Amino acid sequence: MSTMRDVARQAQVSVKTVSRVFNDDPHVLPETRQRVEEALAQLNYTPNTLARTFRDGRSPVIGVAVPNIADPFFSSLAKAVETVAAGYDMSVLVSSLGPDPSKEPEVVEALLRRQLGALVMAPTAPDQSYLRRWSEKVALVFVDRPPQGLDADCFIEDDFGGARAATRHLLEHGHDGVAFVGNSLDVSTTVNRLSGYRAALAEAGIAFRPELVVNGATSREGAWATVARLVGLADAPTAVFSSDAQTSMFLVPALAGSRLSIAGFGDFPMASMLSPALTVVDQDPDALGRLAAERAVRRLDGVEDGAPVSTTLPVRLLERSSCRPVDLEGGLFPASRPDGAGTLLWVTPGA
Amino acid sequence: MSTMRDVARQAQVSVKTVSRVFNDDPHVLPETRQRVEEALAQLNYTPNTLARTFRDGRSPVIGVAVPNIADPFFSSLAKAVETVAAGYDMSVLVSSLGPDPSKEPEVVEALLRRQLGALVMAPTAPDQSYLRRWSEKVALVFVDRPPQGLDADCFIEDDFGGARAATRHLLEHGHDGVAFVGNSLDVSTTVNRLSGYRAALAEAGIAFRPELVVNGATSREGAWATVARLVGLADAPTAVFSSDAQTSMFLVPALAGSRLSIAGFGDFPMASMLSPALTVVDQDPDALGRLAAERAVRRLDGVEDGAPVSTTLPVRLLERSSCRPVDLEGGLFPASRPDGAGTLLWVTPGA
DNA sequence: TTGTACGCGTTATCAG
DNA sequence: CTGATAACGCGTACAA
Repeated sequence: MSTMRDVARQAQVSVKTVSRVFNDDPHVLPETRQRVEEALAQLNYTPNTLARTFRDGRSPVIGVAVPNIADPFFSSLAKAVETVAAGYDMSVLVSSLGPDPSKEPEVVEALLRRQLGALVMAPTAPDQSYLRRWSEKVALVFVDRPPQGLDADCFIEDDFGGARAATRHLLEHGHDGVAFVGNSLDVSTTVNRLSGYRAALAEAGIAFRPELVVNGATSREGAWATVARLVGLADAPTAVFSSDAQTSMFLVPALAGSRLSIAGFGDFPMASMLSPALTVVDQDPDALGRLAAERAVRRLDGVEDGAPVSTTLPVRLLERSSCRPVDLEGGLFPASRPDGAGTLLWVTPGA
Repeated sequence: MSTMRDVARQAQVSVKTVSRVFNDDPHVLPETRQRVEEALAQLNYTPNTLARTFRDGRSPVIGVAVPNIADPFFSSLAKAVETVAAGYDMSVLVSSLGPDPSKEPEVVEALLRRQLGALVMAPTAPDQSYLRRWSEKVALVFVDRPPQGLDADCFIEDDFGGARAATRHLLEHGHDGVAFVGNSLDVSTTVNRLSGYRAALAEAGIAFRPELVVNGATSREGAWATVARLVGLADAPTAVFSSDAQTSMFLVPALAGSRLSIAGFGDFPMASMLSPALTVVDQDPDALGRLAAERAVRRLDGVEDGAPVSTTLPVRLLERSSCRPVDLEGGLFPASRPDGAGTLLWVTPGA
């Protein structure tokens, strides 16, 4: 592949002139321009993005670091980032952080060493202070979970409110034993959702029972074990609040056949087509990704340069049909909407 | 952030020596090494990957270009590529090609200009000859769909066999009117699956009816319209073969309430939890991504340098419960396996 | 209008 | 064992 030097030689001009022609600099004589353009075409010149990038020290790339790119939530988020990036001629470098929080720093720093322009990340580790030394050079924007030990832009969702609304919804159906099933209390979103769950219980005057909080339904087996444990309890719960979409997906099969009602945080593909259709707190990964990417680009361009801002996005409670009255005998679940969308029951106030 | 020059100054040595120490070159006196290492630590030296990359003209990056990164099939594939890449200290640049095939070249070339080491792509355009000029510099590996107008490594799946097996499965349940619903006949996978469908019909001695082939159920509305059209037909079909997972996902809601049986090409999350649980031709996006990435790396390293090879991966027909006998009156569908996996009915021979 | 010189950070070459 | 120098491709600053 030819470089500007090759073109320059062919056109009998200096490299700089080639550069000018290629970048539409007006200060070139039409006839010189013509000669250069011919050479450009003949040699099939293709710019080496790497060289430009190296020169100005920063790569037109937005990094996306998420727990798992195969998770529908994060792949939607990544796609949104990608769409925004494309609008600025930027590319997206993705990295899955994996299940082990201790791996986060090395994975992220490997990304950062590539001189990214910006990094959009959903952290898995309990501390991000190791990113301080990078924060001058890169636009850091957090999504889904706020950073710890670091002050940076951040877009999260109303975990507390959504969990409270969903739990309240279950309680309103007469369930007074509602279990909380989540992934890990090391994740701040789970902690906040647990708080929302507890708030709803407190508001309904129902005592919090620690034995109804279970973490680790992060696999098919884990989900079966969890359900078995819950239904085996002396005073077994009649409903479950699932704290995240992954957990819901594992829980659904395990719950089949049981008479437990369920509401979950996080929608996922086909949730509306299950039997029963899952009532969920709907997040908006697309908005999350879009907003984060836009903020990142604005920081990059220097359009925005104030103190970091933390923004909480609203969530919505979508009623479908997985929450049945506790005293219902037959199969008379409320019908799901035919379009699969669910009925809007509640939205984070102020949205 | 400090560079090698800073470290060199601090340690009173030349940059080259710093480079040697940093890269574990044995030809350094222990005492010099010590000095340099201290300086390295003190100044918190972090290599600029971009510079190295620029220097050797090729970036330790694998590009992944797929129709849509938010599609579960492709996000799994991307994750597999990422996992392999990580093992070689490489990163992954993802790009969604989008629904418009004519955009493919510009998107892909923007990626290529970044001097990628390799590109794993699932093409959307009908012709890839524009990639010829890149094929010397980059390891090009195609997945899911073979390249046209270009000879390159390629990993696809047994579209013909899978579609034939699924269609035959429907026919064996007594359905003689089986519709084919797909996305677009511009996509080679769809073409091959249509061939498989027709082969199954032919083998069963059933006439092919063009009006039973519908393309464009690529949205909720499209799916409803498609189903409406099919059931409104004079000699309406009693079963549907869905040619891809996206189509299946849209089709499922539209089919609810109808009495049509369905089998689909491509598994997807929760397909086993639907009612009825979907019988599908199971692909393996993970294997596809892993194999493609590994081939790419081997080409890069020059470990492998023969002519391009096209490999077809086997697929499996997983019976769940969405194919009912045509003459069945009640709701007596065969039960789905409790673990949601489905019963293995058929595998591409020679796997 | 055009060209020359220089630098970005790193590594290879080759001399000392 | 160590260091000076060149080179990668491009763009900026400054001259001519």
